Amino acid sequence: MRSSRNNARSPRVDAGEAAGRLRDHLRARGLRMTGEREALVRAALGRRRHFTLEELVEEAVGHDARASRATVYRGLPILIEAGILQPVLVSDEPRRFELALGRRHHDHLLCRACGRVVEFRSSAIEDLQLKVAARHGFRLTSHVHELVGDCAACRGAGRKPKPARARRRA
Amino acid sequence: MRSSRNNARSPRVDAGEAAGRLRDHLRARGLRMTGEREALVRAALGRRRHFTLEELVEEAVGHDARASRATVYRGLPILIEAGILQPVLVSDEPRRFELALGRRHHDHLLCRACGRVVEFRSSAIEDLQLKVAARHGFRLTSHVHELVGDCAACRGAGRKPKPARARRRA
DNA sequence: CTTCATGCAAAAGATTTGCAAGTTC
DNA sequence: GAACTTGCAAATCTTTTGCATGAAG
Repeated sequence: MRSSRNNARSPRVDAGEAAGRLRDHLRARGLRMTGEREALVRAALGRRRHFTLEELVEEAVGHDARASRATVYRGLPILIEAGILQPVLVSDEPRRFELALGRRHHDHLLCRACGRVVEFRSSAIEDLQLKVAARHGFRLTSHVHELVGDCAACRGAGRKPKPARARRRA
Repeated sequence: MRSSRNNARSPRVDAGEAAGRLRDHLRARGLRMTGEREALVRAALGRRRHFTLEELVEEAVGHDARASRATVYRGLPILIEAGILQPVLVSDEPRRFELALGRRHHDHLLCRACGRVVEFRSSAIEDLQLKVAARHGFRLTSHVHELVGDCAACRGAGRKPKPARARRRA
């Protein structure tokens, strides 16, 4: 686990490490490592920050490897379970993912007006989450936590939040 | 089908109060109160706990009033902005909503195995959220917070979490 | 009357799946 | 070889829209 304060950059996880992790995960479940799945891992590593499944498809296709949309759809849950990727909730936007491998856990702050996403960490909140779960008899395995508001820049510029259309994300 | 399952406490917000609130909200924006929108409010009040948009459609259609699916889709964002309903994030399930009017704010705990949803409140977490937002220059307007894990009953019964299919919700 | 709302059905998107054919173990 | 994968296209689901018609203010 890397503890650099300078994140949001590149996680510096090489494809070999990630692929190995996937391989282990697959083997443990009687599944097979394929060129497409490795391509998917490379595509994910080739991306910075958050990306949509569609972007992963393009990346996987355009790069050294290829993987059809269907394969990406089918492989994403696997990469997530393997701990290589993790979903990022970005309210009312197309679903996004980000690299999980080699990164410290964090949650997100989202600006309603400009859509800017800021990562944050709060061990105090993490601790409280565990307590809340325990209080209700739950063993916590994951959580979704996104703070939504207006960033300083947008407030200063008087920018209004985009009118939340019907219902995409919560 | 009239739902009268009497579980837990009920918010006890009468239709008149909710409708009034919607009316004010609409007026302030130059929009109009209609029978369909009132029907939507009644349908929402007729539901307990969480419900999907689809259930709201059925409820609105079957009751004393009617509102087409399109109208429900168009009206939901309005009810949310008016503070009558609020989205409930339930990971990997069809999107849900719940009554917001007359209820204290709360977030949810979700059991991966049985899907049980438990509400929780933590002013300590709420305070920390504000601090985190402030630290990043954000003015917080809302948040999404869901804790996912395994409840005591499921752990005891050795029930396994449902295999998270591809990607529905984060 | 003027503007906004509604229903319907068509349009868009986003995923999921059935299958035949190709691979991995 | 058996079982698992993949690509493609068709099938699903969910949500959004264009329009003509019907109300609200």
